[in-house]
Amino acid sequence: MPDPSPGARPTLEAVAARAGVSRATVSRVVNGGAGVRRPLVERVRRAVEELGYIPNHAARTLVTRRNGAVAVIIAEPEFRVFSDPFFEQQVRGISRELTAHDSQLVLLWVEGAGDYERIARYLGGGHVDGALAFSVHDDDELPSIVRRVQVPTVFGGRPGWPGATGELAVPYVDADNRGGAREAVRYLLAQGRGRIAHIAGPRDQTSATDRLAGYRDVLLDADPDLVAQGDFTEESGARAMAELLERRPGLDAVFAGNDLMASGALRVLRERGLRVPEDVALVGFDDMASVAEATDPPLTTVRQDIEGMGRLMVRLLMRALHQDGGPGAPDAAPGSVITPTELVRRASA
Amino acid sequence: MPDPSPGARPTLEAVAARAGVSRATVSRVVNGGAGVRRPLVERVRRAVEELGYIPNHAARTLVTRRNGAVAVIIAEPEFRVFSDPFFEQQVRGISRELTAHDSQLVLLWVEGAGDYERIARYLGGGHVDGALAFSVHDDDELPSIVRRVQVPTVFGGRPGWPGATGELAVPYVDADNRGGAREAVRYLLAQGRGRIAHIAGPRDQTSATDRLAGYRDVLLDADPDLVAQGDFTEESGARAMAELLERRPGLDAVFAGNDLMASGALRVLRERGLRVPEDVALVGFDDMASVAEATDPPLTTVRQDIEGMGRLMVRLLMRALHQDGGPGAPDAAPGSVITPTELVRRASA
DNA sequence: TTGAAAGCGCTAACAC
DNA sequence: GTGTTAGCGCTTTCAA
Repeated sequence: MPDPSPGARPTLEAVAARAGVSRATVSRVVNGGAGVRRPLVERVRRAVEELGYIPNHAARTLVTRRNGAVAVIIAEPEFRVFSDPFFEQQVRGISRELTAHDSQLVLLWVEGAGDYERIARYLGGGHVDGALAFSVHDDDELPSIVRRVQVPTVFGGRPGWPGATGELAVPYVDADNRGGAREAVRYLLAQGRGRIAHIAGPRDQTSATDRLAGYRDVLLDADPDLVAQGDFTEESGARAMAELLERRPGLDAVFAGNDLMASGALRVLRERGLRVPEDVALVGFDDMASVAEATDPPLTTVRQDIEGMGRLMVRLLMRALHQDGGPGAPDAAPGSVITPTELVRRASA
Repeated sequence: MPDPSPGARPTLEAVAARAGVSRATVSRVVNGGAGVRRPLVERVRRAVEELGYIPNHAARTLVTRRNGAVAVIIAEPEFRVFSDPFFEQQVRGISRELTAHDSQLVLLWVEGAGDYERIARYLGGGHVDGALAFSVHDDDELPSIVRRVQVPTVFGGRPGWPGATGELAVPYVDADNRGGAREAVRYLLAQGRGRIAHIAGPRDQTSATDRLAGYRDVLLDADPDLVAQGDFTEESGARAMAELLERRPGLDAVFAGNDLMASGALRVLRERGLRVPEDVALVGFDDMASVAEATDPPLTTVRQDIEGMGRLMVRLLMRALHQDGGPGAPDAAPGSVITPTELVRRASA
């Protein structure tokens, strides 16, 4: 039998013909070779090799209903996407873990409100086995979309939208923001600091509000004037610090909502001639190497394992996918997980 | 007829039943509705709506052999990926243009040498209609992979591997690095500068070697000691500048291979008390806003339309895909394109 | 203009 | 163990 029209890719059929076996046998070999006798396996392998056979993805997906691909959804206005080191680390973790599970990362980039329809079609069309999304702002429409198209999804960060703990509950991975904040404040207390201020992040991001809550957990009757509002940028940290100093010149410690704001605060502190940590102790959050280790003095901060959180998101999703159709509750949501934080002592407090 | 097991997604069949038409008609409507009478179209549309029907991607791909997805391949060691603003802009352009063509961006992240096998399988498996890759170093194995699995691919940046103009030629999109460099040097000449130095980028990246070539085109008998080697980082620009000053203290202009190196050079120039542009005129390349506009003085530089290059890569690929199977030569490679550059005058020269 | 029917390439029962 | 066969959900001739 002559080769089928050259240029056309060989199919299972062609391999079977060449190896002198049935399609089923080739399929078995291609999928691991369990239950096929050695010599046959080798014969088939050789045919695959010679023909340069590569399984057709669409055909396989059509019957298995699995894709070997997972979407990572990025909402552009929220993220400085590429430039945000936090995000880069998380995606790196996701990418690595996905590779370990033999799955492909499909990046979906949402650029505007109109893109959500496209995303919904894509997710619903069965291109991917599941999705990974990030919960940034409270009014995101992603949760309702993934619910509508019924694609298993794990969120990064604790969702803050209304009903996130009830009807619209979704599995997520988040750091122990509240616990980490408590540890930071307690540490400052233990250093003998009595007037501890806080620079809070955006009010509509749970990572920020949880840290504020942790601060308040420890300082039950904290002076409201010791809390200033920032937005996670360096600039906002500087502004907040100036405000704080104006309102409470006697403060002796600052717990900033993240390292970037801590770095801005540090700048202002030094401009005013205040020594860190002698006059004012300073603690950040994140332990972003490019920031926390670069300041002078380097920051004492609360570390979270960002890459690990990315990997965890994937594991959670995979668990949900694999149990699917299994004996347990078929649509049991994968539980959320909170990863521990760790106080890293450097020179600023 | 009762709904089929709830939870199962509706198929074309279900929509057809509901609308009281054949599958073929539903298919036509879903794909634009050409050749179907109005009332029927509406009836089908309604059924689609009511059932929440979303076409199954795998089934469709199996017959059409088209995917609506394009891979963007990123080789990790080469790129500082996420942190590189150049890259971010290019991917943004790609993403936008892909959306306009109703195609999905699938990001393939190559982390190590072992990943190439996985990439080859993915590309060959028909997950995507084509690929976009970046030509960074001369010894990349990507070109041979895309050739082996026969997936239409457009490169970003002129490939420099051996045979890139012959056997292994691939379509690419690149800026007119050589022409831009010539313009920069001529401009410096026109300003009355007589001893113009160059800080070159990595020897194994064509963007760097092309710029060096442009410099030499204009300064045919340039003093070899007026060329210093850098690697596109700011730090290397500073080092190269120091070297240059050591060797040729009398230089009166510098054309740096990119803005980052120009910025490093500027720092050294100022440390040595040299005024820019009075004592030494300085020109960069790229017009990276975050760099060129932030220096003091702001950089005169050669601008390239990075986002536009990304969009162009997509258009080239789409052209190749659409002509495929058409009347013309079936596997005519899409031609490469060189995009123009433009000298942007600021204060440094 | 609409419908019937034949696959696309593969996996998974089910026979042998 | 290995082969036979019936689809997976869709598009696309080809008839009507």
